[in-house]
Amino acid sequence: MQRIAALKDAKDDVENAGKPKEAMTMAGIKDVAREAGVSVSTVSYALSGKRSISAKTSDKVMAAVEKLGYTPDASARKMRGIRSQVIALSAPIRGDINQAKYNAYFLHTAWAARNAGYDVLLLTGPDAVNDIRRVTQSNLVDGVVLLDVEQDDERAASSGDFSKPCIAIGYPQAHEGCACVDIDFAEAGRKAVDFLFDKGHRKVAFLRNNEADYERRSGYVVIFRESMLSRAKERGMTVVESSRYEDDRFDAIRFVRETFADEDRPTAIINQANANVLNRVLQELSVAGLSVPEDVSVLSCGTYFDGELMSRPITEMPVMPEKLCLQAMGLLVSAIEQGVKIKGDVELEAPAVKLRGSVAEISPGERALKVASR
Amino acid sequence: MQRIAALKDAKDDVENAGKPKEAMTMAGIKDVAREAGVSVSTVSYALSGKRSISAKTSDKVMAAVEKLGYTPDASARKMRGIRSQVIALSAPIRGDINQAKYNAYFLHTAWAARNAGYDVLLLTGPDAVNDIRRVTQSNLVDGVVLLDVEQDDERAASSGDFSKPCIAIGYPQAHEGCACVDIDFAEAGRKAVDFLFDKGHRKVAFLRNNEADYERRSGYVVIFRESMLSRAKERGMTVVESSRYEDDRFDAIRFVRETFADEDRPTAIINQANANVLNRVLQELSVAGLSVPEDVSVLSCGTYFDGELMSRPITEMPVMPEKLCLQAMGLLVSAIEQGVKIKGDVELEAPAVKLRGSVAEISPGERALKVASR
DNA sequence: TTGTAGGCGTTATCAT
DNA sequence: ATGATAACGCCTACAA
Repeated sequence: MQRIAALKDAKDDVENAGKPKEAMTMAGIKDVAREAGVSVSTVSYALSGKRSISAKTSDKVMAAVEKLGYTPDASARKMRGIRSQVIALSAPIRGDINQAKYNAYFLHTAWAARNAGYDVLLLTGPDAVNDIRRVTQSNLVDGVVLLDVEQDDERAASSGDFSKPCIAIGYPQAHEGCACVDIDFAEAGRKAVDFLFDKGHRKVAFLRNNEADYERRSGYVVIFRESMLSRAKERGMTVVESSRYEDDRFDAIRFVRETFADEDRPTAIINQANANVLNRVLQELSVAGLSVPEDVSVLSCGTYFDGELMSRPITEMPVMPEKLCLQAMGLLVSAIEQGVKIKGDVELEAPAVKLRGSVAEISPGERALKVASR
Repeated sequence: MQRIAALKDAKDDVENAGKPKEAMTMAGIKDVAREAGVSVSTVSYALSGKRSISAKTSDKVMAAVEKLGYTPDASARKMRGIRSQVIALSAPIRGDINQAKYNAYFLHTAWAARNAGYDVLLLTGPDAVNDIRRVTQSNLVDGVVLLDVEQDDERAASSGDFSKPCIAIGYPQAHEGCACVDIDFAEAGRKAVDFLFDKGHRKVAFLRNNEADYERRSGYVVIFRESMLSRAKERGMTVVESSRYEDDRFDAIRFVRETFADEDRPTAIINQANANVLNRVLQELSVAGLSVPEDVSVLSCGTYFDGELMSRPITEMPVMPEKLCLQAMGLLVSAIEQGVKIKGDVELEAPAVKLRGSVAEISPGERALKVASR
């Protein structure tokens, strides 16, 4: 007993001698080796399992690791060419940060990354391209995810000379340097029309998004609209478009009054606006004595109402943050870990419909009835 | 001309010889030194400016840096004991992520960090304590910020043995291991009462937050409520409390009907609920023919309506993400860079009132009139 | 099964 | 003013 105590004291002395004054610097692999009475390589191998270690030795090592609270130094590992297990998430802060939609991408990326064993380094500065360059060049991160991608995205355009793999969640025009993952919004436009047409709707109102989004990231909002309009023309469906507006300053009262006044009113709404605007329209419809879906069907596209408080459930062809983020991380990880070339890849996800009962069928009979009742 | 071309070719050959097959690995300081025809230490000093370098040499170095696109390797720098310029931001994902309030803390921290020269490593996993341990022990980050802090916060309780400085935005019970920055909600409670009392209000309704918040992070929501109630008693102000509710399932119609029915109704509301709930109450007040602030004053406390769409502007004693985050980062940076000891520090910020016209004065005369009219 | 030694890219120290 | 070199902590090829 005494000998052990003495031995222990001696060891402490050695330690103190090694690092005399400094306030106990972090334990390194050497300290563990000394504590366990083995060599550093034994410690390394015991931890990595890359070669067999006797149970006895292994136990000693683990005990020492535990005792000293040893964690390998991240920098030193990287110097050995080992990945940093960190990805950069570029999300330049623009005006409208409070949308649930945006937030969801954020969190789902973080979640998917963590599940793949990566931490997330957040880049929110205004000079996104430079920030990305800095963290990729310095090997701080293993890869890059671009969020809130515009049609004409500077980051995507520069991604060719980032020194790490890069993936955009979105579909920018210039994307030779990165992979892209997005929903197929052209298909979504067609599908929206077909969905309503096949349920008997022949005249629909289109509730526009706010103008800023059309100007900025046409890719997503504009593509849907154009594809939808062109399909409607093809199938002979009439589309009445809402007027333009900035921010949330949409005149829902006027919209409902003007659009749903006469007997020949639309039987459905295709919505591209956010939760606030749509909620106000729903409220006005109710005031006007029109109920959903009996009098007016509502189909919302490119929105994300899971996180929003809607005045009633709305059938939706939503954006799919969880799906896209997961897919993006999958691709990125394959590029990082297996060196798969993903530059220029584009994966467009088929749009899905979440039925929430706000779209009703109009049978030919009913339609005839309506026409007759005029 | 030909000689220059030849020389260039020769150099290329040398480069190719140096790194024969590998797909052009990232340029290091050695490559720059070779390219510039100087030693590595010269390159290092030319870049850091820590000793004087002749203009000629400096130019050569800069040219080489430019040509090769050299950026120092972050890991190698850290090995030399240099800070990583990254802080960890711990924000465990709970249910109610979509509140503007929450989001604001997030982004303001990122912004403040960037302004201080730090990147932000996001930790959103369920096992926050372990994640923090991992990134601090491995020297991946220089410091830690805790967000969404509960009264009984596990992370704050464990912060004593994190190997890096840590600061909580919030005021947990156990905080010996970290610094805390928060609003003085006890003071806020008193101030809310005084503010209304001094404007003549003698009977107010208190609109509770959802129950989950009371249970979870009492620190913030409960302290305000208790302090407010006790001050009201002191000054002889009557407080009518709303009933409890989960999530957003608050019955605004009933609340307004029951609370504002008779002539002796409250002249003001102190609100602690979120934007949705308050909006519904405002709507019902309007339906009941009561206008704000003429008939009912509204003061909201501990909310953050800057990012929310309110049906009318509401005078607020808001949480102050921008202020708290800035302050927190200031403290954290001083701990990181000057080694200032911040463990156990608590900085409580005085609450501020944002006047938005939803609180009106009731003159003694008016009050007399009201009483008389009964 | 275990130990030794070299090297990753940078910077500080010492030498020129 | 500049160059050579050791050291940082870790990993692994090689030797024993």
